[in-house]
Amino acid sequence: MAAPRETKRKAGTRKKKDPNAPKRALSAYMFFANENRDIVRAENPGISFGQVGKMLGEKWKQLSEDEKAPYDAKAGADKKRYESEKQLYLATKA
DNA sequence: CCCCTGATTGTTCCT
DNA sequence: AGGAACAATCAGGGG
Repeated sequence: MAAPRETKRKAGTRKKKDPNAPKRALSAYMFFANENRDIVRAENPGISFGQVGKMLGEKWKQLSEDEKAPYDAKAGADKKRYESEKQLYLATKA
């Protein structure tokens, strides 16, 4: 129960932003969504974000580890991207 | 020593 | 321009 998944987590305690704030890396879902947005919507022409957004999440988890592997793999690659800025951010800020 | 929480990322859709 | 569901992700600070 560490993180209540209410969607849009933004309780109250706001952390202090950093000077260079290395924003963070994308998530496997981001890469997956990149490929699904055109696919899902292509199969459901005319459906609004409410339908696509929700359905995307269900499909995302329904995927197999190997299916999401490429997305997760990209997540790891993007993480490295963020890692470099993070390291620089720490180097410059320190 | 150990834990948590917040912040962030990107998509789509609409007003 | 931003918000909201959908999911993952990480880092740092505090007791």
